[in-house]
Amino acid sequence: MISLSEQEIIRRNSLKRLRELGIDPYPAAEYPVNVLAEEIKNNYKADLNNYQEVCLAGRLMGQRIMGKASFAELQDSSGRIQLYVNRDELCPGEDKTFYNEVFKKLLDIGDTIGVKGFVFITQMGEISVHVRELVLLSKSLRPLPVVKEKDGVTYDAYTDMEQRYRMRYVDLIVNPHVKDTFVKRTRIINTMREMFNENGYLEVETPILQPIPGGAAARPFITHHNTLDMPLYLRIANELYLKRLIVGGFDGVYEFAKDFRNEGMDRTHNPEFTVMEIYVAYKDYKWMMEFTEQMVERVALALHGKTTVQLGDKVIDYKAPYPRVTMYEAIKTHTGYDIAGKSETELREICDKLGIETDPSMGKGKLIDEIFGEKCEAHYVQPTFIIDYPVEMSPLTKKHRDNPGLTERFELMVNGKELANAYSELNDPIDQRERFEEQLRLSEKGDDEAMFIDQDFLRALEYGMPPTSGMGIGIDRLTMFMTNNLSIQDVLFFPQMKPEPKRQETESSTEEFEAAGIPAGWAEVIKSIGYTTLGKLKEVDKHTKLHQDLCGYNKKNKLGLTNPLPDEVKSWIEAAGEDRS
RNA sequence: GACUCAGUAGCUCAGCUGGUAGAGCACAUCCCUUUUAAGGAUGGGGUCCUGGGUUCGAAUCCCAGCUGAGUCACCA
Repeated sequence: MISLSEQEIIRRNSLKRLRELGIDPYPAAEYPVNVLAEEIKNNYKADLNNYQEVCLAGRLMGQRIMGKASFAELQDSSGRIQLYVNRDELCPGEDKTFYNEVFKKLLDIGDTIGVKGFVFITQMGEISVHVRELVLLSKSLRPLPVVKEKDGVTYDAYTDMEQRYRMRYVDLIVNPHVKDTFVKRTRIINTMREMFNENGYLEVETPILQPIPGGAAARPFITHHNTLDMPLYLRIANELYLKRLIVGGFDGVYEFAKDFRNEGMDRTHNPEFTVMEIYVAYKDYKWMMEFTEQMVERVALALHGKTTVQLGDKVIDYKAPYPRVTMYEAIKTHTGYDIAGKSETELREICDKLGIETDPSMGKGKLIDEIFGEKCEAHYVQPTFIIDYPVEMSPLTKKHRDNPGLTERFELMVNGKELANAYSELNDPIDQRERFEEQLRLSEKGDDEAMFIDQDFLRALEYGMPPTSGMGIGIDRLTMFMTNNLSIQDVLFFPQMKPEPKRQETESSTEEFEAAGIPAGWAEVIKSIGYTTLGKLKEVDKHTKLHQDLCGYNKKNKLGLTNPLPDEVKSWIEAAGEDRS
């Protein structure tokens, strides 16, 4: 048995009592809800006398019991509304049990109830539901954290991050702003989907289990397919599959995809995360920049009705268009070095001068990436496109039309972080093969993140892929930016956590104690005072102390058991030590 | 992976230089009987994260571990 807190025991007793009264605490029938709390509060007008036949359901979140009349708080999916409950209306006859016992005593905060009645305004001026009929729809057996709030000040807020993430359902019940974040997250996705569909692009699904984890540079999760007896990887990206579909003749395809990367976890990284990738044929990265800024602006408008969004202590303005800054310009602006045409050795020297650590496995691309990451990234708080990345760090990107050392790539930077990443896609199969081989060389040099070679993808390119631009955007990060959350865990319902430590170690059952000759009643007592297993019991040195503890517990808790003799206790300890297996 | 901080009642937290474990809310009983986080009174509730150590005595001091948060590193 798991030991229950006092409040849990009281609730279980209430449950039992409800059943005795003939009330099903978990009824099956549909409950005919016809309105939400928020709707009433927004639209009720006393002079219109509307909402006179309402039926709503939700969680009981507070009771102010005053005697023959009470007030309560009902919380449904839209918010809270006050209930007015009157004894003689709930119980019109002589029998006042339903009000006096069921409503006042057997209902608890957290129970799901349904009410029918009419809307009115109390003397205190609050829109409330005058309850004519009340039913229990689901009994709650655990006490909720009670959060109170007045004039925007929250009291006793439920703030323990570990518990909030582990028990998101509780978090969602008591912290309304959490729910709001997730509603906004879905609205972001819907807004994007709407825009893509308006453009005639096709939403598709591609494999999550991949034989070769391609399309990005990251350590994958690996699993095993039993029937095929082969390893499979959870995708780190879906890029190569979406491009195959462009080869297949679709003009535009997109996917909201869960990707998986077996790397560190922190405030901005979760092992599984959501990315939207879109590929459009006959477009280039310049077109994609316009498309992206319009999309982001549209998302901001859909969420906030304006383009400015608070983020920490900053205000980000998502109004399009965004500045285009080449990577070389960015580095020149923020370090003073012009790195155009510099060799690997020269770049390494520049890194040294800038105080950036390097190691021999780093190629040109990685070195430039380091300089940008260390010295430039953080400066781009307002949305900015960083464009024209060096070819070494962009193995899937078409070479720049004017400068073969660069690629046609952009990243959208917001608040000093990468939000989106896009290219004119590399569709020259021979160039692509060479780039993969270069990655392979990097990997042999020690870069464990260089890309794998996907032969089938190369074959697809050899059939010919139209010129295409593709873009990927981190949905979690976008949601963080758009909802003013600084941690990815706040925009994921169920962020990855370490397993919860086992709270209850294995206990010997009462039967096992009985087998050792200990009466069941005393076995419970012995377990209650900490000797939860026979193994622990046999370690007891002084049987006289145990004897006293047992008798003391019996007395204190008024169990009414007949106290054992000290020698009996001694024999129990000895019996516990015998091996009966 | 390194460092810093934290873990005490269902929730939020106090607990000093080591000496009987505290408050508010929640819960229970009673009183009141149209209230707005909190009407009044009384009461119950604890593996002080775990395991060692020091000590006559540890929530408190020391060591190790677990979990979480933060900073950095690694990494998109």
